[in-house]
Amino acid sequence: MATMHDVARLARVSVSTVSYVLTGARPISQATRDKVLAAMTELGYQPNAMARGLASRRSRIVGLLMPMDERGLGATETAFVTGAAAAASVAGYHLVLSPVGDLDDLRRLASQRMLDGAVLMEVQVEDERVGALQEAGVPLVLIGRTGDTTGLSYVDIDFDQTVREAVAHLVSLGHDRIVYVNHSAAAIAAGYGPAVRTRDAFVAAMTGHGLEPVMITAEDSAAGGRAALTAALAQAPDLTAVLVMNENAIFGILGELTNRGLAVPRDVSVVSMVTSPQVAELATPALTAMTSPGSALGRIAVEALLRHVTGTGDDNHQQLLPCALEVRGSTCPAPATLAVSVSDGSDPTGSGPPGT
Amino acid sequence: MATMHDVARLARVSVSTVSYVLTGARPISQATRDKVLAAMTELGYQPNAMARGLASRRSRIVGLLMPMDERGLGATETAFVTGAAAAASVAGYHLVLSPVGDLDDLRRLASQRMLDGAVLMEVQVEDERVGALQEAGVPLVLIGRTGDTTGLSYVDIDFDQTVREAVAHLVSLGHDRIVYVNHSAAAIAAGYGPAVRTRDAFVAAMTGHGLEPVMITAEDSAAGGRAALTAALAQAPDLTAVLVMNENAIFGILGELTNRGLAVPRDVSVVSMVTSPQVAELATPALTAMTSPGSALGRIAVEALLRHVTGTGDDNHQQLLPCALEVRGSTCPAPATLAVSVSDGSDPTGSGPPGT
DNA sequence: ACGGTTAGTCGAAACGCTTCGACAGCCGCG
DNA sequence: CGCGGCTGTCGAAGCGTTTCGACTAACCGT
Repeated sequence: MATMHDVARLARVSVSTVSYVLTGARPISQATRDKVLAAMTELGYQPNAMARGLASRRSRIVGLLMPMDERGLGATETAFVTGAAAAASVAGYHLVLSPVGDLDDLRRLASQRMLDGAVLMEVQVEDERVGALQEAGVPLVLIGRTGDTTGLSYVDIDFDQTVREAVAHLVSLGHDRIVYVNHSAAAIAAGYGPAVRTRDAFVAAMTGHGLEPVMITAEDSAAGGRAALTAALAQAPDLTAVLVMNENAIFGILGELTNRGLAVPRDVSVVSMVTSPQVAELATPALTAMTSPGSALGRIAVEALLRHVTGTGDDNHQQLLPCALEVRGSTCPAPATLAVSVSDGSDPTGSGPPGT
Repeated sequence: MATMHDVARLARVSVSTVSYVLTGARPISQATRDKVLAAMTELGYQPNAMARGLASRRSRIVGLLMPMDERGLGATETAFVTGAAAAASVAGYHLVLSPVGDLDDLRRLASQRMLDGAVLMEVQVEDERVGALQEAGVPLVLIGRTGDTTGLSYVDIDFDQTVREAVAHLVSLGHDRIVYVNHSAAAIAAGYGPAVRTRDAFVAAMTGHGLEPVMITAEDSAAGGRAALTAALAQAPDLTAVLVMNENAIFGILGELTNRGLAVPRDVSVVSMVTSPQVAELATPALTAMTSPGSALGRIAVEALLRHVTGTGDDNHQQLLPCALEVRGSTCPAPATLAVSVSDGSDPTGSGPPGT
């Protein structure tokens, strides 16, 4: 392993000059710079990260704390990660992912000055990790929000806007009995941000359209989805559309619809919220969904963090990103109500009163 | 931040003594050790990882290279990760996860001496990462196997044993027309280990039972699964059981079965291979599956790696772990063939022509 | 012609730890 | 009694960078 010393000797300059070429901390003449760079490539020089970190008190490593429960990472979360990693890489930083549960491990990394900063994913309303890292003096950016966000930097999905757009899409298709399937009641009670915020946004959006908001909670599982659909049909037998915010329950919902002989989208339209295209395409028909900003979230979070770490710019970045509506096969105009007689049997979608 | 110096001063010993207490590299009397430890806790001392790494030429960090394609991490892969992280933590090492695609990033980490070793997941038969890391002189353990494993350490699933057991389960239920749905033809052609090994194992197992092996390839998607089932029925219209090795295709297969009015498990039994319980439970009915050894794989890989890194033990660890059969709702005795008249109408599975 | 900048370079002092060689004291052995 | 070999401790020399102060030479406006 070649060291800076070797490079300096070969280029006939001092060690500090080599360092300045690398860091740009002081001006270096073009001639010298070229000599040094040539020497570096000739020796295949790679700076030693440890030495650099020791001297500069900067590890050039930022941590990404992931949830990693037994369920694994969905495509949506994965997009955060890849976005974040790309952003870090561009800035010459490393992104290390720390599976959570390892709060201790993380605290160790942090208090040993191994981490210049951290991005937290899947933040809870009361999140012990936030406090732990702040204590350790580690700059922090959240993906998601805690209850009290004062003094905290975060990037999050704009649930309000997302729900509003999803509802508007269904309403514009003529749906007026729309049921919202949220996360579990327990999650809402615990104050899980996405669940609470979408609930409120749904109520607001529906009443804004003069419609009655019906929300059902569902456990995060296929069984939960089936139960939720059953409950939904009990509560609103004439529903024509379902809005779902639960990637784990959605397949149960679709299955139960089929079981009951209800076709998607002919009889019931389905919109999945905060969903990655990959998941949306898994279903038959492919799901109309609010596509999460995925990698952009990760990227923005890391960029904000690095600005924070390097002292460049605001250390209080708070930003919301909307999801984009992507219409696929699971939504169509609302079926004609029973009162309307169907006159045109050749309607290709099998829906809507006359014409197309 | 307290340093070793501070600890040494407070304990009235030399810096090196403090270091020896920490590393155990030399004997220290109990009295001195106690003094030092007391001083450490009093100051809340935490060793500086960078300095330690620089001096000892050991970062105490091992990397776990994950696939992280757009599809995300399944529960199965997640188990590897958590197992690996736990094992590293126990040994006082940090595990950093590096999303792949970032081969460069990894190479940088490695050649900057930031990594003491690495575990590679989802190894391909020809894997450029193996060469890159070996060049950088980074100790390596694979999860999976390359084509030529000489001189390489790895841990992998025992596909042979797994397939044999799955087939045996179906045969014991009376199935004799069993179709195996593998990964895509492209994956097999590329020599993707699990696909190739299971194919060979399937052929061996079936012929061992005196049955004809029928294998179908499927793209890794729901659509691929549907297509595969169609192909399977074309090739073996009388099939009574399907063995699937493709977590992405299995939902398509199940959907297509339902489409065709074939009930699981009454008409067709389904066994999913190398599947985590979480995924198996997603389906209706829950899938009988060969449960992957999950976290054990990760743990064993890291333990082998650390032995390698610290010079303790064999630097050539090669081990195979079997999957465990877990019977759930997707398998049952084979339906009676048409030629055989059913004499007992009380068949509890509800299968067979008369009754029910 | 002169102080004041600025660009470009150097040497040396950190950074916080590990590890090597040295040494003092003590043991048991012949 | 003298010697080799332990045990326990110390001081100092690194580990490979960054960064600070200092210095030279050129260049500016006056």
